[in-house]
Amino acid sequence: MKKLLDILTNEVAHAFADAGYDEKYAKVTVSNRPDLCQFQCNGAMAAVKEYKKAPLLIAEDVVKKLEGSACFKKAVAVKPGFINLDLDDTALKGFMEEMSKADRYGVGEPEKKETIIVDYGGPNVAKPLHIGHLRAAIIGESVKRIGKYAGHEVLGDIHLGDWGLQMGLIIAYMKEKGMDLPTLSELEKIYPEASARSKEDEDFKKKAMDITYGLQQGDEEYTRIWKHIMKISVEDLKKNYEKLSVFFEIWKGESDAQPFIGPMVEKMKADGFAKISQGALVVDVSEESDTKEIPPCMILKSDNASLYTTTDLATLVQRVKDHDPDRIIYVVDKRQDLHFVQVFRCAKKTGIVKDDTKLFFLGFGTMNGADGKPFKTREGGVMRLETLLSDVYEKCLERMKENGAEMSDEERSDTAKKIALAAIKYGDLSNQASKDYIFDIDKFTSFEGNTGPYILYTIVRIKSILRKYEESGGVLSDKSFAPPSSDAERQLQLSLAGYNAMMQGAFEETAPHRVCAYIYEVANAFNHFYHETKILSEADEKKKDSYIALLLLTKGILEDCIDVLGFEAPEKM
RNA sequence: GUCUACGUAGCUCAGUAGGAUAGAGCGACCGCCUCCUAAGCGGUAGGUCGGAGGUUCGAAUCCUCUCGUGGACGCCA
Repeated sequence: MKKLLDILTNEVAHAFADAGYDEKYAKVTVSNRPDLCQFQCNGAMAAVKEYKKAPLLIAEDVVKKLEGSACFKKAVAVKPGFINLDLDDTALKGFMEEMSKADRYGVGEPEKKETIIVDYGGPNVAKPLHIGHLRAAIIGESVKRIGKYAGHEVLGDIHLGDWGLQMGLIIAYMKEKGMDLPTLSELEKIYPEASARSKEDEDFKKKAMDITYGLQQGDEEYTRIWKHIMKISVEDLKKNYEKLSVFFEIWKGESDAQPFIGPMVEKMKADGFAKISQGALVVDVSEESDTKEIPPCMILKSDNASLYTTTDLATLVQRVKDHDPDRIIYVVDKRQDLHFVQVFRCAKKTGIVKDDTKLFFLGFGTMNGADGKPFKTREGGVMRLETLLSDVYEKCLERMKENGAEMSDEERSDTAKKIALAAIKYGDLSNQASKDYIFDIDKFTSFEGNTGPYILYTIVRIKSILRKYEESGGVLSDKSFAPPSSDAERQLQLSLAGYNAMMQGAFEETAPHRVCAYIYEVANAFNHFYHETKILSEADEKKKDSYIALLLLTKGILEDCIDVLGFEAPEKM
């Protein structure tokens, strides 16, 4: 289905051509002065240079050619050279009807279907999820769902941190304490203690590094312990991610990439890319145009052990072999920017990925507390994800008991979970991913204004009306639209009409926050309409049918949007 | 030190092919529940878009300089 702005631009382009001007100036955008018009075209002003003519005259020429257009109710040329446009109400009605019937409300299939891997998560086994993992999970899941909704084959990969020095540290610590196979809660205590030990005790660190190397060489004893740790950790991770409505298609980790390291390194050497520098094996990835020196990409340390970079490259080898992706999106803390610049360059240079494979780094900002400093609990520690979830959940329950709808305890508990998740996810996703953001529990649980619960509340209102309509004998199918009969209704329809363009933009820009901004606009438009319009008591049946059709479309779009953001709406709240 | 990102209302943030009067939410103040959920709706107040130059008919947006803040900078991940 075409985008409304494209249809309008096309119409105006004909007018430009008819008036003797180049069509490239015909771009129509949503008006930034809604008090004056719905849409605008600024091309007449841009065309001044080429035609050496006053912009207003050009605009007037174009407007003359638009007379009698079925698209526009109004087309006027004003002051410097703006062309102000209002859409014809019948055309708007037609667009609503087409949207209602279209696949995914007009988003449809992409020109070229891509295979995309989204790498997010990256939790370490043996460490509980904490709020540092929250952003990757929330943003990554949404990016993945947006891609799927846009019609692509998208796979989420958790890319477990299940290899490397951290495993050596844990096993070294266990050996020292004479432990064998630990339980989950024991495991959670081991890592922080082992990590602290390695900072003050050189011998311990050395031992951990030896064990790491041993594990990489396939030592039986270490492998046995490692497998056990993997098993209990992965079970726990699955459980916790599920609570966040985060699901991975691929549960591979750094360890799975290990078999690819040897051949990869040999090929790099054979092809002449990898060279010894200061005792380590590196690939030079600097480019002429660099404004600063990019350090070489280190493949093997001087002790021959592999490292982070090696594993990431080998993972690419594996992904190309398994899925042949067109695009890989990394959702990772933005502080790792330089690392990924090196990895991407190295992968292209050495031919691990094709030149046209898109490697995209979506670096997200740090999550700070209300004081603007890195988020800490009151005690100064790192907050566990479970703690955060249950805190927000409790607040939601409280709120619902105060002034929520009547429901059973079980339903209330379920509903509070949905609201809590919406509050947390919307609070995160409505900010641009790349920026640091303030994680303020009080703000997230206040539920007023531009929040997840506001969006849910809007959907719940619509559901409630539709439920009442059906209860009184109404039938939801076969409702047809009428042209809008009020400004509020028109405004809502216009907001809905921007849906497919918005979703496509959110995919292309890898920008979930665009979806948030959009549903906030739609929810506002709906609530305004709701307050001005008696829906169920409307006497004119045609009008009432059209209202129901509009409600269904609004609900469908809002629900698809929050699904893409990774949460869902309850029946009541 | 080098590179990089950011600086918009008291607070948290939107705002890219450069466009008309810079927008929301929170907080403050004023209204609206005999009516489909008031987690809502309407309204008022609050800004030299960090600062200075420049390009342009026109700049929060592009360029240069400057101040401030965060981050990264080869054997951690």
